Amino acid sequence: MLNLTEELKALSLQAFKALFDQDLDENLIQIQPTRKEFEGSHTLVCFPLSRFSKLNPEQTAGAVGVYMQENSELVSGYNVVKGFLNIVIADKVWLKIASDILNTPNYGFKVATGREVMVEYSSPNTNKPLHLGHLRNNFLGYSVAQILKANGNKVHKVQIINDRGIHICKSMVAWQKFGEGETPESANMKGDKLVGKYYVIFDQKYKAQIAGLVEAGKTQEEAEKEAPLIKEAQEMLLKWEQKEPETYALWEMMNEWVYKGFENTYKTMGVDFDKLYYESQTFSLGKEEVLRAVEEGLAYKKEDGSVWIDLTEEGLDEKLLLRKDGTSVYMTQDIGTAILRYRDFPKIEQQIYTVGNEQEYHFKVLFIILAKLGYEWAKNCYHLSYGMVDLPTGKMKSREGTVVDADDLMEDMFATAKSRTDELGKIDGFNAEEAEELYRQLGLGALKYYLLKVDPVKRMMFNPEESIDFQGNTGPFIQYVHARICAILRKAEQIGVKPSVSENLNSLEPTENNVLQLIIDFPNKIDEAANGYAPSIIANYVYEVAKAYNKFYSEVSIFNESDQEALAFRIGFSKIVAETIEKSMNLLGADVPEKM
RNA sequence: GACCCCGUAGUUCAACGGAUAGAAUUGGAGUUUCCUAAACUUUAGAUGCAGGUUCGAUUCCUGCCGGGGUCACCA
Repeated sequence: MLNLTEELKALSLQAFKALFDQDLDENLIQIQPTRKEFEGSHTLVCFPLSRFSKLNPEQTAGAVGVYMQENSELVSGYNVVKGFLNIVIADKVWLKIASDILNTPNYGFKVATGREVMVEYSSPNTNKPLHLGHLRNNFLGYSVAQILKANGNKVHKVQIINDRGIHICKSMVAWQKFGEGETPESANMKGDKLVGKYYVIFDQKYKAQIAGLVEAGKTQEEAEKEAPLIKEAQEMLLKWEQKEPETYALWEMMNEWVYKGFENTYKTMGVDFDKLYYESQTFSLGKEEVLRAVEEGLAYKKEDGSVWIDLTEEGLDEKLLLRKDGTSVYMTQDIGTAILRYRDFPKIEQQIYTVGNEQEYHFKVLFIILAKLGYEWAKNCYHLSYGMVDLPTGKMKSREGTVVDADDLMEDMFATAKSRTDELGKIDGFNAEEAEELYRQLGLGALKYYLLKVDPVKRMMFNPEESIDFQGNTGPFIQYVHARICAILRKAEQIGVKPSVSENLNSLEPTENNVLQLIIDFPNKIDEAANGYAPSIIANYVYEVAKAYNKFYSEVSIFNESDQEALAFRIGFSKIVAETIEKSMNLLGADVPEKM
């Protein structure tokens, strides 16, 4: 397919050769979109070129403009504003491109390049239900995976489940002591919520014990160490490590509850994984690697038996790799997990970790350690870091109950979608099932779009009352445009108009031209989003497309067109737009309804 | 204390070093005998401060101010 930007770059180089006898470096040629107040679609920036033309930027632009119009069939006109050469592409060229796009089913997506990557996201603790922060994480990771796939990568979606450690034992102890045999069934609760409940109970009772001990004269520190509950949890961890059958069975049962609950939530969220890793299966490998590192002199053992690695040469600190009792820490298991993944998928060229920005230091250290351990691939590991989601009430803290629960939030979104839809009363023909599906698509679309349109590095504010809207720059706005186009396509089919692009058309509407300019940029946007791991680029792009089409829709009446070729073009053109919107929204993990 | 990230309309977000800093929302004024008004048109409103580099700085560099984070034998 014709790549206008590349063609115009080549044409610019050609012009400089012909007019000024200069062989320019291609990197000097800047083609950018024309500002909408000027005529034209592509703009050549001439300021950096004037020293080669020996003319001022304005004269340079004029000379190149004349050359382009005379020597290329692509260019039908130009205008010069200061040092900017605004180029007008011939309508015939636009029509040819539109025709090509209409006939390219996978338009925008690259063919498989053979490159293989792994994307990790979610990776929750098993004793806390998923919350708003996890939603940003999951939507981001899933969307990046989709975008990388569209850009020609083979993608493996994975997560690491934190299924062992003292925190799990806390929930287990609390359940044993205070649970009275409660199960998700008997309590009529999701399993993850039930386990989360006991984690909170543990925390409350533990705090009470500490307070009691402090009252009895202990220091805070002593009290924290000596409280009976924490001792029980520590004993439980030891029993677990020795695989004491009763403890292990309890652990398995409660984990199973959590997994069932999570699975349910992931399903609602519309994300999935190709393979799950469990910390309980990777920490031993991490330990082995650390011991190997000690043997090879990369790490060292202190007198108390703890193992450390010295990263002062890299400008970092010394880092603990194994506790003095030989048990593994967070870093140990991440070392093991990374290595295991490359054993499972030897062909992956990159591992992408979707984890909050508070762990930047951790991943920096992890990648250095892996490199020191001799793993070549470590240099390609990437921490996809993102900022926290803030609430108007302040920070999210699970212990203080200021989290927004993922399940609850999604249910709220669906309810909002329902009431909004009922108000508008446009879905008379829908049965109950179809209506539910629509609410799901709209609610999730709003939520995903809201969380993804922001640049990941930024902290973002989430106001449950005000933030999620269905009007303006939102998911439902974009979904609405798609639904309207679908209505047009249905009507076209009824009256027997086939979408097609004839190059004999006389002219394009300006609003059509604006939309087409955006559509031809779709592959570049995917590339840009993939290179920057940035779904926000796709989100902002699809919004532009939807907005531009809305303008066309309000200005041009499609079915009043008497010329059959022009009518068929508008149908075809609309079809392209609908497809681009659908693909873009799918890259964000959102669906688009055909009616709403 | 050291290091990292972020400061743009009242609010929530945009802007490969490029033109008069875009949207949405809020407020004001309009549009429906015509394809879905969850839409469209119009109006009002912003780059934390001070330097520097550049033809050109929201963007790059330095300092300051403000917000957040990290530097655990927690994960």
